[in-house]
Amino acid sequence: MTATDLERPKRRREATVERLLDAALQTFAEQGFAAASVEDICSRGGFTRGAFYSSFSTKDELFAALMTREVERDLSRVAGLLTGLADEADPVTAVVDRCLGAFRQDRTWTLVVTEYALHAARHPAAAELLRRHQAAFRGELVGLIEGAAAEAGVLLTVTAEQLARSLAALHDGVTLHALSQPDGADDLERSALLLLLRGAVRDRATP
Amino acid sequence: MTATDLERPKRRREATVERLLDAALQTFAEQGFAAASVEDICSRGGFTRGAFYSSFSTKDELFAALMTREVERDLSRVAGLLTGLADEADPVTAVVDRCLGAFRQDRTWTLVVTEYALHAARHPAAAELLRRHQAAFRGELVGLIEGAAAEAGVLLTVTAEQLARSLAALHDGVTLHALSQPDGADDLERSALLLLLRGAVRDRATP
DNA sequence: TGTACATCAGTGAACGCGCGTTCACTGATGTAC
DNA sequence: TGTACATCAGTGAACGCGCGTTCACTGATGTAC
Repeated sequence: MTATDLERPKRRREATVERLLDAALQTFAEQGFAAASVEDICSRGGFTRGAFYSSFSTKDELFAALMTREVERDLSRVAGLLTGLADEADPVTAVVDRCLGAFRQDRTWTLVVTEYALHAARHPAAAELLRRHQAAFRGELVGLIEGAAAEAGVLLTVTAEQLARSLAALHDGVTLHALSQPDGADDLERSALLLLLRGAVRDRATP
Repeated sequence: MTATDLERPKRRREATVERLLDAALQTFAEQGFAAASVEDICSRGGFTRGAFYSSFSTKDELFAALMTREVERDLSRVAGLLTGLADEADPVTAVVDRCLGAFRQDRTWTLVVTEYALHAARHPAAAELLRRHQAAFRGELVGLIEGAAAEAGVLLTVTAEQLARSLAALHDGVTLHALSQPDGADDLERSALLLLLRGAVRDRATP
């Protein structure tokens, strides 16, 4: 009995879970976690409620599974940003533009991740997952900042850690504002991030 | 019949509304808008549900009324920040410190206002109220920035409007992060705001 | 290949609970004379 | 000041709906021989 044999029976179930998670993402974005009913999610995915409960034991568990999946996707995207920075003439601007490209304003995702942040404020287990995500994300960002700073021969006025936290907070704040003021949100984010970076860089240097 | 006579019969009702709004603020913070039941809110305020429905016609209306009240309090606080800046040696830092003092990390408020931002993304009428709030708030901030810049003889690298938007977004992002990482959030916000301002100020000048 | 059996993903009816909202009412406060 | 009436804030029982969750079942897929 090979590994593929072992997995085959699971395949269909996994596909079902994926479809349910896709449906949940959209439904939570449209209605919010508490207001979205299990029935809404299932019918969007083309299932009945029974299918849901044969893969998840509660609605809360579904939310956690959704976040876990999306967070992993997120992290693999950041990791990709680190590659090939050496070739860039202006690494600071290049990084900002890459980040904006990778984390383009995504209304659906903003709605869901923000709701999860609120959810986490009330559910310790969710908070734990969120903190892990943020820490991993920040870790990538710190590496990225230190790499870029060293490469560009630039000195920072704060630690890379502080800068990473500030950048992450700024990003989240801008995307939150973009929910009610979508016009020019990308431009705003770009200029705001550059402002922050300009403030964090000590001009002279260039060794 | 004097104006006070006209108002007197309303007095008690107004007090009830205030108590219900206070209770709603706490309850929404603890449980979220959708999860908080009308019964939870009323019993926290010391009323039965009937009292609620003789002052509000739906739970949604209560949320709007709560935001309207809090937003007005908020705005009057910003207005206070504008006074007496002339005496300050370092107006930029002074403004940051005043803002941090006035809008200290307030978990309850962060939870509720963030939830309202999500709510507004799904309810046009709520979005309208939120936009009005943000516009008024930003207006005050722009005035504050322009005043401080002129006074300090400092030139900005972006418009005061852009800077105000960035500062507001940064503030919201930091308070949101503070929900899951409360340690040192005030320090983080202070240093992040200063970074942003440092990036926005052209050094030379002093006319 | 064919048959008998086992597994398991997904169905859909049922349950019971708690919610938002309504409404007929009560008791306190205010008004008229 | 006293009495009769009107107003109105708040009560609490009732209603009906939709929700999360359960469970006995079905039909398709996989396994053994």
